[in-house]
Amino acid sequence: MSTKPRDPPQTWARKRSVTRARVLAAAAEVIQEKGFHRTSLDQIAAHAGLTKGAVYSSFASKEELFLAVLEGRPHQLEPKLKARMTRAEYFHALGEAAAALLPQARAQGAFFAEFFLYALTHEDMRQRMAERYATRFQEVGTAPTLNGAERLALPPREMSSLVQALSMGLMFQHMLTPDEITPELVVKAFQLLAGAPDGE
Amino acid sequence: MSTKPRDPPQTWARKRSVTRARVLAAAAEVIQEKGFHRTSLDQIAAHAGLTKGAVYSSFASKEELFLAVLEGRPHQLEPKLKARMTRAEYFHALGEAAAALLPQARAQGAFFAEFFLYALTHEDMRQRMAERYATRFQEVGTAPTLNGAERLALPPREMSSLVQALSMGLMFQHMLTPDEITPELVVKAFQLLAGAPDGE
DNA sequence: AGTATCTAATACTCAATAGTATCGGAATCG
DNA sequence: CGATTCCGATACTATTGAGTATTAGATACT
Repeated sequence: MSTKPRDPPQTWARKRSVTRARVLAAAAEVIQEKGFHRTSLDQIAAHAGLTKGAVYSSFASKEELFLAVLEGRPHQLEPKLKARMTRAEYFHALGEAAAALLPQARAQGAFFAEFFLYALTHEDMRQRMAERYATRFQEVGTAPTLNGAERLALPPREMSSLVQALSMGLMFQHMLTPDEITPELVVKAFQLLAGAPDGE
Repeated sequence: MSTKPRDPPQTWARKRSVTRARVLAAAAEVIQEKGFHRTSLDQIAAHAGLTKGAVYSSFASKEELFLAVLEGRPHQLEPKLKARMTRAEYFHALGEAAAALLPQARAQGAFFAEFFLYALTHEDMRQRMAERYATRFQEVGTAPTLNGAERLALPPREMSSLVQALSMGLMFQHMLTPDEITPELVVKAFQLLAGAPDGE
């Protein structure tokens, strides 16, 4: 009976991943409220019902934890696509996707803000995020299901930059003045980007 | 030669304001590069060629200094207005004003990010900034010199929110991916907002 | 069962830094 | 000129918080 030397210890791995997940979730929550700098590892650990020891057994440093949290954030702005959408329909979907993010604006905004400050002094991180968005550039820009006949007002790459910038800007603005930025306005904004105010 | 009892001590006042200005300027510079949290008062003082004592003789706390720096920032996005502009001209001017801000994106972005994080836990500050932007809402929205006959695609208030959001978003996006956000693209973006791509 | 191994709690160290107390020196006024 | 007042430098305290060393307890392997 050969002792399988490569039999992965399943329970440990699970335990490990569970606490890792707990720490990550706790970190995400606390950071959303207070920001990364203002949050101590003790606070994060306590919020997870654990201690700093647990944090350091899962993450090498506070910075690592921060990056892991950032990485774990879902890609936002995922419009509901259908086959053969018209341009107007496509941008309407984009607008609705962006509007759906408004409730999370506070949380998202906190992370964006932290990230920007971090990227300010970490060129490698800036690039990583830039690449991450670049993926979406294509997706949004080429509008995969978009009826080939219709053309955008701008080249796909440029248009997707604008989409990105607009949704980010709307989120921040919503954070600042929640009442001014309504879901309807967001949808209208994207309609304007589409270049065809056909619905009035 | 009556000794004026209310003769204000000019030299002290000047001296005071000079060092205050030096500290403010130094703080602004350093914060732009590293962010507020990451900057110590010693660093700021040293950058101003002074010591912490000077800082505390001018500002009650680090927070006070931060707020003073924020308050001292110039209002951005000031389009060059002429009498009787067409809508297209007006939005073109807006676009150029926004494009002109791109070189400062890094600095501006740092302050925005810091501010948002601060506003996250300081409701009063959020309101103050919101009001500050509200002023611009009117200005931009009503487009004072805009030919009365032309109408915007959206009500002034909504439109100015979008203008605000878009310029902010473009700034952040430029910070992230400088090459994607060219001045020309910024101008085009505002043309789209205007709703009339007449020049194409 | 008994031993080896890994996780996470406890209890520290150590550096950074906001804020304070004190003092020296310059400008002001009588 | 002497006394006074205010600014700003120096030297200090106190606190916070990241990271480490150690250990107890749980889990797996034979």
